[in-house]
Amino acid sequence: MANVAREERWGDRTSVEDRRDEILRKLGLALRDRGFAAMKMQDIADMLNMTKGNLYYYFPSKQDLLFHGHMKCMAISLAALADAQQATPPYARMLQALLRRHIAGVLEEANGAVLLTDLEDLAPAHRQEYVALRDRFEQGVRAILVAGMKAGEFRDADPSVATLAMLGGVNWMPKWYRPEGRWSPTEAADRFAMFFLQSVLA
Amino acid sequence: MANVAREERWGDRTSVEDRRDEILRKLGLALRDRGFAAMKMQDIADMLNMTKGNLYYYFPSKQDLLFHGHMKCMAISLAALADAQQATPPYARMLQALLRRHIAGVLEEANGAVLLTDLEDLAPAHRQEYVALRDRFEQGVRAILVAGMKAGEFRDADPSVATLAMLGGVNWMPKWYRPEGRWSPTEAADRFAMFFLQSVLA
DNA sequence: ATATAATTTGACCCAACGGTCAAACTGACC
DNA sequence: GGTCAGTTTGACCGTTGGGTCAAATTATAT
Repeated sequence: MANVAREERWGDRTSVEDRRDEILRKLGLALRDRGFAAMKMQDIADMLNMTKGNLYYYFPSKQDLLFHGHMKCMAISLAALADAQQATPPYARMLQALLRRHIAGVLEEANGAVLLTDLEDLAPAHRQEYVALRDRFEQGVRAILVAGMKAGEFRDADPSVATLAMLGGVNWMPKWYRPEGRWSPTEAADRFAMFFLQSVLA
Repeated sequence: MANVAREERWGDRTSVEDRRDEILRKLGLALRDRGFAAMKMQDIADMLNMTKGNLYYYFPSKQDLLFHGHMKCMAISLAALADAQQATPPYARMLQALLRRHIAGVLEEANGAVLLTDLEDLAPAHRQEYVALRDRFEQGVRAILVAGMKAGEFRDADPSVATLAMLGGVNWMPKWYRPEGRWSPTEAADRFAMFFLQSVLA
């Protein structure tokens, strides 16, 4: 009985890193439904069939847990940005690909739900580090928009407004998105990336 | 000294209702920077130069406070929707006017910040009531979009996607908007309403 | 087998926070 | 100046939940 439960909750993963990832995934899952502050360490532990004390073996604090959740999600978006920046025009294709991966990253594995969390819940140092990355991502998107406008691919609009509007719409998605709903993560990513793209097309 | 402080914090308002509104406004202001769960009743009281006990004289609980904040914000948006529904085409004008007032409502007086709050923080009955209104608003926006598409004013797009994308972008605004920034609330409302409108124009 | 390291447990601590309340204060009206 | 309703105070309570830790258990290496 003990080994059955163990098998079920562990699968065949072994390394500490993998375990951390699994915890982060469950955190995202939980964050879909409840705010971070409302989320108790005990809840997260329960969800993973582990004890609270054991959870603290993997993450030193609740804030740290949140921070790593943020970073995991951000890494996906930044990787997508890096790829987009290496691609060649048309900018429409670049933007669409970037948005698709960004949205999918936000929705997939539920990690994106941490976006909704107030940055104030992070330790100052962590917040600073995260915000820096977030700004870099936004800058990257804005740069593509500007380039696309100059190239005449995109309609003229205030790049700040366009960036904030689009990325805001994406950031809000975890709030209403349910994986069991009508769209799979990639399907939703496709549809919304397309919509956002067309919303700036000339 | 006592009367000076009193004068400063009261101004010339007298009725309980006014005091409640003021509390709600400050709550919104505070919610701009911190999550609701992270927001302590003591903080809100401090911000209003009142004691925690006194705060409970006006609102029976923290949840109730949040609920009324939500409702106040929603009332503005619903009023804008009602007006829009009574207006006559072109739909572009209807949508733009609706979005302008909706956005302004969300940004003005800071009440919109409650949008970021997880609905889970509301008592179930309150949540139900709020969600019903929220759905009505979304339906209204979608209906205008659909009508505008049929009339050929708006480009063809999935109305659900368009609605979620636009309103999501609006809902996210309180997260980054700062009244001391480059846009006044109405200015931001103008710019973003225009952007969203053009993003669906045929 | 056995020693050693990695992991897990659950009882425990304690500060923080939502909420209560009796008593005090204020001002208006007679 | 008395009285009464409306308002404010601040001390107080109970629970909740983040975090700790020594001891127990389980893997790994020899």
